[in-house]
Amino acid sequence: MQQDNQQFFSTELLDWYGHAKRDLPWRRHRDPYFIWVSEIMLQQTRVDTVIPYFHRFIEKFPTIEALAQAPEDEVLKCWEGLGYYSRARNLQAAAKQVTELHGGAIPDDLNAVSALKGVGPYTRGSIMSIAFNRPVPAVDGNVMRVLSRFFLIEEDIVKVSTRKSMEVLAEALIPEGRASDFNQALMELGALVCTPKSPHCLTCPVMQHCQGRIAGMETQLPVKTKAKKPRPEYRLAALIEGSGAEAGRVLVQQRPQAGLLARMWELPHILAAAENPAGGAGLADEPAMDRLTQALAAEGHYAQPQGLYMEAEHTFSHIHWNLRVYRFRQSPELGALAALGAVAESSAEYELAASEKDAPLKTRWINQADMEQLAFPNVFLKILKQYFDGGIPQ
DNA sequence: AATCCGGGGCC
DNA sequence: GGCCCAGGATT
Repeated sequence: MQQDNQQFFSTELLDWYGHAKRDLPWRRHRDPYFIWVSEIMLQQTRVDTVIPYFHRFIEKFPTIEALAQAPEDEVLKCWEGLGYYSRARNLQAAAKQVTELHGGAIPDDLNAVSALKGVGPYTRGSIMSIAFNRPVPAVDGNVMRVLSRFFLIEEDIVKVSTRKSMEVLAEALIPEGRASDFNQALMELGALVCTPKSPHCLTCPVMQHCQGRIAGMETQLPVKTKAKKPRPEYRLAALIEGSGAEAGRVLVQQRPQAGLLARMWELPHILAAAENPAGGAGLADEPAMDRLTQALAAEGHYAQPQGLYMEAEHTFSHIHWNLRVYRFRQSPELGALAALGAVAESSAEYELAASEKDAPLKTRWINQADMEQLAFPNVFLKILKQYFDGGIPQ
């Protein structure tokens, strides 16, 4: 029974994939390096988003060796806007592993591939199967959705135990010698037909024996506990315009080695309030600029506030930033006064956001051309582009 | 097992 | 403008 169902599923799916598969850049070659890069980019990210990044990345780093030898800044810049930046750093670290341990070629070996930085159970399976046609399951969110529905599995896909049992099932489904096409077919079905909200059952190649559809439960599967909402944070950022030798430039800083947006560049900012709008959204401009001025001075940046420039928001998986950006003018005079002790030392009650753990951050005065060399999270990139385009924020 | 890591698309 | 989607590392 179940055996027949599995046989049907695998055969029909493979047949469907033969004519329905999309023409994707990384499917045009058999180069394991291309497969690997695409699979890392595709983690938590849609195909349409990845395609332009993939082209740029391969053009800039055509081989594993080129990637291994590149300056990390350039790798990060190439990843700018794609998110989850540890993927980029791990990818380059793994390229060095491959260069040093495997002579520059991705090994056709499950354990060796597993040992690469940034490669977990899913990516290990996708590389082994797609690049080397080895019968290793590659279970991602798409695959869990498809299997949940077809086999009417009501286990919570958020649980690790569920993913593991899905891997056992997915491995059993791989037809002899067809691991590469079959695993891709499974994911392709999830992406094109067995979609999250309104699956296209009428055009599905396996709908006749889909247990979820037969039970009328296709839209209730997979069972998945909801993620928590991101916690709000209210932040005050400084857009400091240089004067004198720094005229035409603005001050940016580089974030610490680890943690949120590691080693990305940003405008200096402070946490005004977590969770509490009274200290954030409800804070008037004057006290906000005051706090910011003091926090900047504590880091040796002397500037005078000019007023509110714009507001911005940025959502991470677990934090929602409400950002108010104030315009400042660099003031060497204030710095000179501070050196004479004429300006009170800041109590440093409000530290610059990213300097909470590490040594003083690297800072730079940049113009528009510099901006295009450094990697910024989208929210700061938008603010800077707006500024350098000379635009008045909306 | 729970938390930390971005960003974009859909309604 | 809220809601949904989707792997690996770390602890």
